[in-house]
Amino acid sequence: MSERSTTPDSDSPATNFVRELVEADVKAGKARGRVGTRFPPEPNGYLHIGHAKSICLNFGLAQKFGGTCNLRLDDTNPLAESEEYVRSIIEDVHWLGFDFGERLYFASDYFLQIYEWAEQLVRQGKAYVDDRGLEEIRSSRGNFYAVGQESPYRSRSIEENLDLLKRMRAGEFGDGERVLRAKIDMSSANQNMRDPVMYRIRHATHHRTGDTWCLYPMYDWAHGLCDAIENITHSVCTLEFEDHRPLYDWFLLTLGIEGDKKPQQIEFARLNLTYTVLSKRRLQQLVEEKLVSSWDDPRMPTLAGMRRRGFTPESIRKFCDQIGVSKREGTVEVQLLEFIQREDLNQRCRRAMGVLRPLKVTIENWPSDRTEYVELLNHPEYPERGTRRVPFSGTLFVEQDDFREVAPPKWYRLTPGQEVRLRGACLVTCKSVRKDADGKVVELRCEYDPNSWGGQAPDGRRVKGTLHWVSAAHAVDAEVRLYDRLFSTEYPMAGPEGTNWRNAVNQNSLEICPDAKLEASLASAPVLDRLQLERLGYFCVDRETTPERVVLNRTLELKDAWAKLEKKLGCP
RNA sequence: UCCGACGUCGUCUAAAGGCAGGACAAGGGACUUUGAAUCCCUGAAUCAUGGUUCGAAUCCAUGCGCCGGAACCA
Repeated sequence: MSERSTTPDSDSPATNFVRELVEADVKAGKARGRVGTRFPPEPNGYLHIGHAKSICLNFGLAQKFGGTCNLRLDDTNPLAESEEYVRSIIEDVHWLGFDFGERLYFASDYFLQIYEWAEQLVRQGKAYVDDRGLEEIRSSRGNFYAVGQESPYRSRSIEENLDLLKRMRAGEFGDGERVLRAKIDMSSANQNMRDPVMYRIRHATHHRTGDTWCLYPMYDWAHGLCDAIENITHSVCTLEFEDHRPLYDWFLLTLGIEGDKKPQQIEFARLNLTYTVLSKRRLQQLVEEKLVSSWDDPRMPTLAGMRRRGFTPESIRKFCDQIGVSKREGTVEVQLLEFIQREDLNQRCRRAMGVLRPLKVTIENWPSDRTEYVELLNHPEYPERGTRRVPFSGTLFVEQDDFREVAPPKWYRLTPGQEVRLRGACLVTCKSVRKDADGKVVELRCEYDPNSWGGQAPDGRRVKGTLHWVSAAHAVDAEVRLYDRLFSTEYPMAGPEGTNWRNAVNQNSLEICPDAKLEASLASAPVLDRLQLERLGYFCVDRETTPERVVLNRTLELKDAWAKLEKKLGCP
């Protein structure tokens, strides 16, 4: 009978309480079974992974029940909002993979209708103009423990209220001189019901309506009305609006919008992620205070940042499916996000070789003018994705990290006298080391086994280490940017009293390798192209790439069993 | 001191009165021309107390804990 999915062992997402509520409404025939949702961001910042959760929920609901999901820009506060943000929001929703077709709306499109409803409320004796200033109104609202006091203007006549409201709209009053308030209950335990402000006066230019209005509706006043105008059936929002639901309902019901016409507000727990902050305000501070380079800095949890970092929209959606939707506030470990990205990138990305911090290797018994080509699989699990020819010569670069003059236990890589495999090419042994005046190793002198071409030991001897390499003469110069978590603590906002969250910013979240060397096939990789550099991680071509120099962002490292082992051996 | 929510492995999430399951993380092993991937294994939870019931994570009561709420922000 029930269609609840139980324990999905596939990637089919489990159901959630919102979906179940909607499903019950559909079955009960509410709104004749139609489902309408919306994603309503305020254009005052870039969208982040937390918004992705909401986008997936809302668009997912529409998809699941054959309904529609609108993108609505909630632009009721001209002081905070801008067109740049509108542009980025539209781009990011599209990139995430959701199509809202023609259903792109703006709260500001409804300003006239909302105003007319305000007049209706005044005529019903349910709203009044308060002449007092912000401080007076605030202090008369009471607090958690004390009820509020009624405004002396609360009992004005309907005629006077109507006149005043019209004059407010006409611009007769200055900012903050008067507000329109709903007449509800100053003694309500829910402070949202203590005659909330509906309209404030702001002589400000709106990015869409210009100077048409000097009256701007508050969120509580506008939101439910916008939902009603758009025939939203289920208005999904985050938990902090739970206390606002009685007000949401009051406005609608008082205006006579009820039954199937009245949208239902449902609240769910917003996303929190470890090692991350997810609040537009904090993200904006990171940008403004130059703690990151921009809203799309690859360390940012914004969709723009994650896109530039190399994350795929598919795997962000998958992440949103996997974390579920509930009313329990919690914090998802960022490792889950990383796991899902790696899982996706592993399947998707072609392999290539590149060296981040080059160390010169000379193969002494290799003829100096000889170049061979090795044919390497583009993807080890999918031979059908083809191969590429990679040039090999007697002067190579390997990773500085792959050489230790004194080898620790279990070291399978280069160290004097130890044989290693150069991926796809041959077995080599380090014979000697050259150092500069400071004692820094600047070159490895090696010999290769001519019978090992291809990388196979001729006598079946075990060679455990396999290293990536790039032929010096054929290498492409690149700058590679290595990113780490933006914050060095799991809960950046949870420091002891008085701690500044900015102190939790990871000072080493960006490391630049300016002299990286890539295999020749990467010379003309397009911006946003993703690939795996074997043994190093997943990378994405940055938009700052020029014809002279490739710039790569490291999306994520590969899992590193050696780093783990070394750590374990190093600190017992 | 008020109002509204929420308490299930370390984390997220299932179980709608009937076997507490999955994923990530952690630990161990196999395999390996990426110390990757893949495969196998292990440990790990119902906030507490009382009640209802043949049977409670689930219903009831009380307590405790945690989150949100006192913008002319959203």
